[in-house]
Amino acid sequence: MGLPTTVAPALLGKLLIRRQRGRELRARIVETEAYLGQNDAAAHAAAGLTARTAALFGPPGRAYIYLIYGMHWCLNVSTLPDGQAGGVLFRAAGDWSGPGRLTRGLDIGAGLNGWDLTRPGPLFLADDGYLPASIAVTARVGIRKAAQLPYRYFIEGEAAVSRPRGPVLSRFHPIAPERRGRVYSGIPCHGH
DNA sequence: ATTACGATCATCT
DNA sequence: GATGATCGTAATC
Repeated sequence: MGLPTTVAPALLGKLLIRRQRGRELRARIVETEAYLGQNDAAAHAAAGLTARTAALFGPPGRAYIYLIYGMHWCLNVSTLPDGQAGGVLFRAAGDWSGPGRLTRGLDIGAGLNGWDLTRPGPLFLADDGYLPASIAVTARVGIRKAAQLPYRYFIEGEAAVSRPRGPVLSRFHPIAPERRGRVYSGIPCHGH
């Protein structure tokens, strides 16, 4: 668990695994966005606790899934302790560019809202040790409020990163866990 | 290359 | 009744 702005880049390179009757799909996360609670007008949680956003205010590591524009499901994971709102939007993974195509490809809908993504099940996160070479930071896309905040992260060179990409505001190179010391900033992922 | 628009509906005011 | 954390297509530069 941790701040959305810390967890969002930490999730890049991790796997989203979807298990359903007899098949397993896995997609490497290549693009994420951070959404805070208060002080972030673009966040659904900014308006306070409602029935829709309850998962964002719940325990960390839970799926927050909502319908946008009447046709696309968007997948997020809550990252802050119970009672505090904050999440990370999965914008692209595997070959699926864009949050709507991602959920369509993995057959994710409202039925998985609130699901614990940190333990193996129908939908969960996993870490196979992959380390992105270079992560770029840009402004978030598709929003009107607080659109200038540098809360979008993607793995450079990945074709599935959604458009428009916008100017890269900064970039960094992740450090391997064994060289990072004891500080771990991501939410728990199932190891391999 | 960039900009505009319509589809479609759960949620909230 | 208005509003989207989108996407594909079409029009225009």
